[in-house]
Amino acid sequence: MTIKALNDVEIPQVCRSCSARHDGMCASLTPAELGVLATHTRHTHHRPGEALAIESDEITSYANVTDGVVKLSRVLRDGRQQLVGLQFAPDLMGRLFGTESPITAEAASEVDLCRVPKLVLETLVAGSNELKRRLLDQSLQELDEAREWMVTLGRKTAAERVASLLLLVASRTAGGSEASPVSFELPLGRGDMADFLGLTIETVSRQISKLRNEGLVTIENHRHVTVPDLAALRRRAG
Amino acid sequence: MTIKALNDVEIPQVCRSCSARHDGMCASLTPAELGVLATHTRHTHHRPGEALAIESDEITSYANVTDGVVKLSRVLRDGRQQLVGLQFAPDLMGRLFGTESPITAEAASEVDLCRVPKLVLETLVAGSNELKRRLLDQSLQELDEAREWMVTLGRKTAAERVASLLLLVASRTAGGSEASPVSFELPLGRGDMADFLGLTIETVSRQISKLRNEGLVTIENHRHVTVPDLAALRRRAG
DNA sequence: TTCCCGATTTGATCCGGATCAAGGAGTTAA
DNA sequence: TTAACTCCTTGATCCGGATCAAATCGGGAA
Repeated sequence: MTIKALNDVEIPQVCRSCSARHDGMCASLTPAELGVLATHTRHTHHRPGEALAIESDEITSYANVTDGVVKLSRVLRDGRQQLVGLQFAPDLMGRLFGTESPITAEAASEVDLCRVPKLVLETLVAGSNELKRRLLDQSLQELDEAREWMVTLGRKTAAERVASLLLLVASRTAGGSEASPVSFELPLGRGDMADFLGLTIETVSRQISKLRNEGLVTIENHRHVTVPDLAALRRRAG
Repeated sequence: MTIKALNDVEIPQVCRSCSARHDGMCASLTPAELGVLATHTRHTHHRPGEALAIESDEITSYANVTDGVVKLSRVLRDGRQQLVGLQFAPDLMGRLFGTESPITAEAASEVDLCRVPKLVLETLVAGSNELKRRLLDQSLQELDEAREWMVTLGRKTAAERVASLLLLVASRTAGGSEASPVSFELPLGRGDMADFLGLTIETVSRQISKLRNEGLVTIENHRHVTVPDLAALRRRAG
């Protein structure tokens, strides 16, 4: 038996190649805790556009995003919609200790979730200082990102907003690497981009064309983006 | 010795009438913990406009807002500014466990703070489950508010934004009461309102005049606001 | 392959809020 | 008292992004 095998001996099979296990919430758990957790989880797959949680619905479970991208949104009574965040693997979805979801969550791409019943996770959180600390860190991180985005929505021009979104997706999907060129797949269509940026579809499309003409990005099939110079795009993002 | 005296026997004098003690962070502490904390705190007063923390400065302490209102903001390189939040008593200011402040904090009104050295609070947090839980709750609350405001910035008209801000201030300063009429003092001038709403001073001023003409609010001395019908204002806020 | 249909791009025009400009109204200092 | 200042309001004009309206692209089904 190798040392690796010894270390892994109690790690549940389904967790071994999971991103949450390595970089997410589950990295804060002992093998024993992970074993308990794994007996309660349920893995689900979702198609783009599928609703995962509806605003003001009762919360009955949390879920780790193990693959794909989830859109978080709110709508006004008359239908105007605003995306308020994106969640990538291995983020934890769900308002901790909340009783009803303050927002709607929807699959942006093909999404895999690892769902945990509400009470199971809350019990685990109560018993683990390290987990509590990690979840506090994640929520503070999300708060920083939300405030950053408030600047984008309140004070940036249309072109700067689009550039900001491309940078956001690049940083979350093209592995934190800062080296140019990067290339990645957009998880959002033009309509969702517009709803995230507080713009219309037409304006998003025009500004993407403009960034393309300025040589800041190359785009194939509307979704595949290449950024030759990240620093230049960052300057363009305000 | 009365029962009240018995209960209060270990409560530090300065904490007895403090809002943080009753509704804020300190309500989660035992008298003993509070006693330790109080030996490390320093009370400071600040004039409107005074900087309390600067973006990317090192964090050396946290502070409970014990009176007044604090503006949180970010600025772009070219000077465009966006307020990203307001803190009222008894909120705790400061990015927990962060090493540098992600935002700038500035006194909006006359402000009283109760400052705690970074390490003292972090030690206390590490040792208190209840405190950790309360701070997690506060940060989740702030996250919800930030996302709510993203909707305001991304999708509402100028008049709706102004109405939203009046409602926000009303709910935080006129004591959670839902009964109309309410009346309160605006802690922000027109310029700060504009920076919070992603508008210009002139537009804020015009929209306030419009709301006044519609009979939704009455305003004296530019700062003192009376809302005869909260529900009507809420409808106007989108 | 061809047809179909939703997504995207592009063009023309419109309008809400920005910008530029002027005029109160309250406050502090001399 | 006036002068100088800051803050707010109101008016006139401009412009960035919304809206309305066609093309055009791309992917899936037969």
